[in-house]
Amino acid sequence: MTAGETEIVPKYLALAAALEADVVAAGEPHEALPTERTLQEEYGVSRATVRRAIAHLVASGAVYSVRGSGTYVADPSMIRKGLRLTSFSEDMDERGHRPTSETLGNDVVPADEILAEKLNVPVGEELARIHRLRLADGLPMALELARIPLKFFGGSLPDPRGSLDEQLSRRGHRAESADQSIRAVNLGFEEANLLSQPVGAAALRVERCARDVLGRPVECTETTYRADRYGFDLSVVRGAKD
Amino acid sequence: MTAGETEIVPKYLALAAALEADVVAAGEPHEALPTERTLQEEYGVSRATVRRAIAHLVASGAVYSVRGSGTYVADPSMIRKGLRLTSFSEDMDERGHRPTSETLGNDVVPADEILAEKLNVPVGEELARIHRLRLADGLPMALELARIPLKFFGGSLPDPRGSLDEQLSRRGHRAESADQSIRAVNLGFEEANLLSQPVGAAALRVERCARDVLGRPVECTETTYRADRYGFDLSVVRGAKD
DNA sequence: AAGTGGTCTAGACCACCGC
DNA sequence: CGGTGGTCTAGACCACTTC
Repeated sequence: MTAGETEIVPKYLALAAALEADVVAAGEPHEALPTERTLQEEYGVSRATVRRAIAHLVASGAVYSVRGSGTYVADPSMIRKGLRLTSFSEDMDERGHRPTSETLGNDVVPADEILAEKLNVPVGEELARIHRLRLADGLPMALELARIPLKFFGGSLPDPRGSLDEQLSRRGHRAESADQSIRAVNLGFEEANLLSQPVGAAALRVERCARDVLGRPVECTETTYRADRYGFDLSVVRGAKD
Repeated sequence: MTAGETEIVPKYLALAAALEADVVAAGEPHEALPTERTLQEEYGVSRATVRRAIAHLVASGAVYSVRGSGTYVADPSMIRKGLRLTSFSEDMDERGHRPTSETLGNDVVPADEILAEKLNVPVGEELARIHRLRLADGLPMALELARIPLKFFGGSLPDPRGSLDEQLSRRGHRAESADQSIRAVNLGFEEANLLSQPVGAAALRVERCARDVLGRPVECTETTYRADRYGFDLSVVRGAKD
C-alpha cells in the first residue's frame, strides 16, 4: 500500500489556483467574479474556504473586492512588485505580462575590485557578462546586465536562449536572497534608444547582488526599468530595527 | 466635541492590538504566547477570531507560529524587512544625517475623490496640506507633501515646528503600516529649483498612504527625493507571498 | 498520548451597494 | 429592498510537535 507522494494542498489554495486560471486569467479587468455564495455551491466548499481563496487572490493583486458589490478582476495595467526576490520572468508572469528577452551581447571580463568583493572571488576572476533587453508583452521594459562568475556555468558562456535562473539552478546556484538598491537615473543616449525612451528620461535602476541558499554570492545584476511602465508597489510596517 | 462617533473596529483587529500591547511589546523574543484556545477563553471570542488576530500579527512580523508547537514573540534581530515604515527624520537618523525641514506652505483643502477614498473620508472633507522641504545636513534632500484629515489635529493646522509624526502619535494616530509606491520621475522647474537640481533631473517619488494600528488611514504623503543623494537599500528573499 | 496550530464546515448577523 | 462582501461563532478533524 504505497502512499504515492500525495501532495497535501489545502482546499483554499487549490480553489485560489482554480479561480486564477478559470476566471482571472481569462477575464477582462473589472469583470465580476461569481458571488461567494455561488462559488461555494459550484465548488462544493464552505463560504469560509471561498473567502480564504479570494483573500489569497486579493493579496496577490489578482482581484479586488468591493463591499456590498462584488469581487472583480484587477486591472493589471499597474504593475506591482512586493518584497520578494523574483527573476524578471517571474515578476512579469505574476502580473499577467508575457516576458521575453533579446540578447544584446555576451562576453567574458575579469572581475574588477568592486565586483570581486561583491561576488567573493579574486580580482581578475573570469566573469560572464550577459547584456539583455527585457520586454513585457513585446514592449521594452528594462535593460539587464548580469555578471556571474564563469565557473558557475562550468567555464563556458550560458546558453542565451534559456533562462539564466534555470541554468544556475541546475548547477545548484539558485538565487535565494539578495541585497538590492533602488535608485533613479536619467537615461543616456544608448539606454534611451534601446528602451524606446527620450534621452534624459527618468528610469529606475535596481542593483542586485544575489546569494544562493548557503549565502554564497552568485550574481550581480543591474536592471534599468522604464519609469513609465514600472514601479514598486509594496506594503511596509513599522518594524523593529535590524 | 471630540468625535463622539462610535468607531467600528473589528474584534480581530482590537484583539491584535491588545495582544501586541499586552504580550508582544512586553515579551522577550521567542517567548510563547498563550495558546489559541486559551486566548479564546480569556478574551471571550471564537478561535477563528483569535486566529485572525494572530494572522495579523504574523503578517506584521511581530510573532511567528510553529505548527504543533505554539506562537512566539518574534526576534527583532531576525526580522528580515526589506523596507520599514519610517518617518523622514527616523530615516535620516539611521543613515547618519541630521534631518531638518523648511515649511513651504500649509493650507486646508477639500478632499478630492482620490484622496477621499485613500483616506476613507467623504469627498470635500477638510485636509491639512503640509508642504515641506526636507534637508539632510543642511542640504536639500526631498520635497514632502503630506495630506492629513484636519480632524486628526483637532481641527487646527499642526505646529510646523514639531514632528508631524509625533503630533499624530499623541492623538492616537501613529502610522503603523503603509502602502507605498516607488517610481522614478523627471523634476519639473519648481521642484528642481527647490531641490537645487537641474530641470529634468531624475528623482525618486514615493507615494505613501499610512494607516494606524487599527488599519484606519491617517495620511497620504508624496515625497520626492534627489536621486543623487537618496536611494533604497534592502534585502529580499525568495519566499511565498501570501 | 496530549496538546498545538492548520484547515474546514454550517450556520448567523452586520454594513453596505444598487435598484 | 434584496444581494453583496465583512465579521463572527461553535463546533470538527487533521498533521504535527512534544513528552
